[in-house]
Amino acid sequence: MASSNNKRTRIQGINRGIILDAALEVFSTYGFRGSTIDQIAEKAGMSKPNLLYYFPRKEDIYVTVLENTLEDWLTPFRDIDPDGDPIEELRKYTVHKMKLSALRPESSRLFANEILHGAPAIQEFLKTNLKRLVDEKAGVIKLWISQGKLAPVDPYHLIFMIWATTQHYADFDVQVRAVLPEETTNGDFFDDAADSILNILLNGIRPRHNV
Amino acid sequence: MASSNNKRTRIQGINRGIILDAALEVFSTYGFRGSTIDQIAEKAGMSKPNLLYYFPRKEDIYVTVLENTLEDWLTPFRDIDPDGDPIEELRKYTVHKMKLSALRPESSRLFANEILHGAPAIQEFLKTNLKRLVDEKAGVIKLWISQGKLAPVDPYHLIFMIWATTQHYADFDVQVRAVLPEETTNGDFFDDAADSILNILLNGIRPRHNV
DNA sequence: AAAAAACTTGACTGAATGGTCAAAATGTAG
DNA sequence: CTACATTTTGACCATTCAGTCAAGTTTTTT
Repeated sequence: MASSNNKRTRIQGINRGIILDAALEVFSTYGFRGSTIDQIAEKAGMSKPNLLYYFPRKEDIYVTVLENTLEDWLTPFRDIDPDGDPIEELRKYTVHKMKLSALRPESSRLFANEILHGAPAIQEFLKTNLKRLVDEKAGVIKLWISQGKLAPVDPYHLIFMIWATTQHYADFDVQVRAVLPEETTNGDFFDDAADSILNILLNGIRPRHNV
Repeated sequence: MASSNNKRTRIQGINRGIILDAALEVFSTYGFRGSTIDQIAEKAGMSKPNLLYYFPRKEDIYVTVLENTLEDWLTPFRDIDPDGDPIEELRKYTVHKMKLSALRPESSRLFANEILHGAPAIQEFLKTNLKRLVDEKAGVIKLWISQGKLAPVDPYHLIFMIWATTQHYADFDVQVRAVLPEETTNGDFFDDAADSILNILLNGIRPRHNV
């Protein structure tokens, strides 16, 4: 389990980490309103007032967990390298995001839930930080297109398509598993999924020399 | 507003419809736990006990609304025609789903929320009805591929990709609008989005005669 | 136009839950 | 080892909210 600390004492560092790990699990499963402080406290192995000693309000826990997840989610996007080979960079990014969906579905779900309900806690972040970053990467994609290294596609919608598809496997996991043939949901299922969608996606954006 | 009725008296038909319309709005915005019966009753313009006269428990309202939405969501999928042109059929389906995302984002969000939280109310439906339907359509796509009318792609993941991408525009609307350049989120925004993703998707699955 | 059936609601109730508080327990610094 | 700061918790409080109930109002039936 990932932990995060940054504050004062030794005990505070430990306990904040424990609380945030527990909170991620609970919030991502039941949503903000659907989760109770008692639930988180129990999962964290401490009393409710003790938990409230570290995070005075339920919302404080939620916002902190959310901020932590946001970083996981953005790092691979930042890593898209303008100087790399376009197809290879987008392949790497997609694979990375699929890995995250497999490894940390809770983060993805927490985030999805927040957006789904209108992003009350992070709307500002979306409009400033995220927008800035997306604009930047859209610019990179546009450049690649103008260099003939990518088919002429809308960069923003391409980005959305990658986000939507990769996160689908974390957020809609229950549905995916309910629908997919039994034998395909084992072991390297996420790798297979990544291959399949890359097969479609990359052929969809490869420069079109024919016709 | 869409209404549904099927029960006894005239008044019951009317009021159940009003309640379900109100409930869809409330549930899709705040989720099941986040919504209160009072909220729904107020939006429906009646007292809480009156509402409970029609639907004895909160869950009854929720399940009914969910069942209704499920149909909207499946109809265009059923309509994919095995005898049509594959590219054209999948184009039509994708456009149809994008239209639904634009017109009835609440339905999409209600559904997304349900799945996100583990589909407590419709897991059985997913494993039986939905699975059956998806298997059938996957079979159609496989046939198309074997006839050389489509590139060899995994039919299940292709379906997921279309679902994920189209629903993204309803479910993640806040994020999409926060990130997209101001001038592109007006008027025929959803049409533009549909064009963009079809541009990528259809080229990704068109039979590959070159190389 | 009665009588019966269907509908509506104000006033409750009980359980769940976010948050407080004061006192006890534990850890830490000198 | 002692004084001080930090951490921990049982008991509590106030609010919210799903659901009840009994008494009234309206609609339908005859």
